[in-house]
Amino acid sequence: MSVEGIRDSLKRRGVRLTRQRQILLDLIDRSGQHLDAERLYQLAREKDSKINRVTVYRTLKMLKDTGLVDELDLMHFGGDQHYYETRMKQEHAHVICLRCGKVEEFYGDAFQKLRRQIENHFGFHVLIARTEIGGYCAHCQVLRARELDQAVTATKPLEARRVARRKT
Amino acid sequence: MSVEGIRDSLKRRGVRLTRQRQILLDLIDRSGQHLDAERLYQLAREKDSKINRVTVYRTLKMLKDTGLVDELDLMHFGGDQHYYETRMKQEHAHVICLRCGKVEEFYGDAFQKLRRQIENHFGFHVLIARTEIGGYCAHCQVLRARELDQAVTATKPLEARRVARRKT
DNA sequence: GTTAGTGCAAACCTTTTGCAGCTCT
DNA sequence: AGAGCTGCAAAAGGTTTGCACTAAC
Repeated sequence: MSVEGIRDSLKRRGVRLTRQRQILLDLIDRSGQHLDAERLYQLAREKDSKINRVTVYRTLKMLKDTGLVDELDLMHFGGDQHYYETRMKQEHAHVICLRCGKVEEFYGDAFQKLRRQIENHFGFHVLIARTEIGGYCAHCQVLRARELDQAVTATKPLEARRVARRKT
Repeated sequence: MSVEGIRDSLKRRGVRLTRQRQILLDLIDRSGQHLDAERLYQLAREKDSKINRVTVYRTLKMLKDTGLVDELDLMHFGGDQHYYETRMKQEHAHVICLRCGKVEEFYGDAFQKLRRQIENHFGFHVLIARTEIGGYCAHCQVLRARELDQAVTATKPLEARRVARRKT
């Protein structure tokens, strides 16, 4: 959803569009990244040095509770904070590299299907769905293999090392 | 994975099976529920009143890092703690009712497929996948409709009330 | 002019860390 | 015997709350 969409939605509900909220909405929407509360706070301070961290938390909570943004964990790669993104029409998975932290988004028809299956199977009414996938990106697979190899080389006795090398 | 499987796996790695860890492993495996650290700590204390909360956290971290248990958020329904379950061969989604907190597990072929798609699409190596779904269970949909209706009846002026009733 | 929203300080909850002492193998 | 674990205390990290003041509508 665009900032304008969110703004409209909030106005309709009689939620006040304060200066602080405008700043935060712009940041969430523009960045295109997945920001956490602290990062958002730092960015917001550049535009309004008086803004308070608590206001950031309160705004995020409000946006989440009104269903305008989605909250992500990103496999807790960066710690236990939450990340936020404006709610998309299309569901997608977040694919995160557990070595470099890069996040990719994956869209597919699997999500709609899964939703339908669950609604049918349990008579459940789905409101939010979150799929997060952790592993190694193409780039880091190579680097990691190298790291592991070095670790082995550094630790193992000479005979084992010679055997291990044969593969290369 | 069964407790025995976990025990074997730990032994093979030279990890010590202390009294405390035995207790915790049994609890995680037996309960069949999704326990968080605090709950696990409380249950463990019934078997060993001297066990420390920190030991629970350390054990969970170890089991998670060695890939023997999975960590869940369950949509943060109960707060920001994590929940744990022994790692299953089969992937599944956790479906949680945002009103009563009941958790269902949903198995399907969609997960394997998604995994393959992501591996092919990004050249990504998937290690962990987590799908969490929030909404209302069949039972709570009814209760919630009732609640909303009552809220409207209590708030709206008489004329609006009369109009709203017509649907019933 | 009201009432929702903000800032500040302080609390809260979950999890981690440092260190001395205990225990499993 | 000695590395690996535990318990205790304390700190860290992320988020929420109470309250008096401010500003959006």
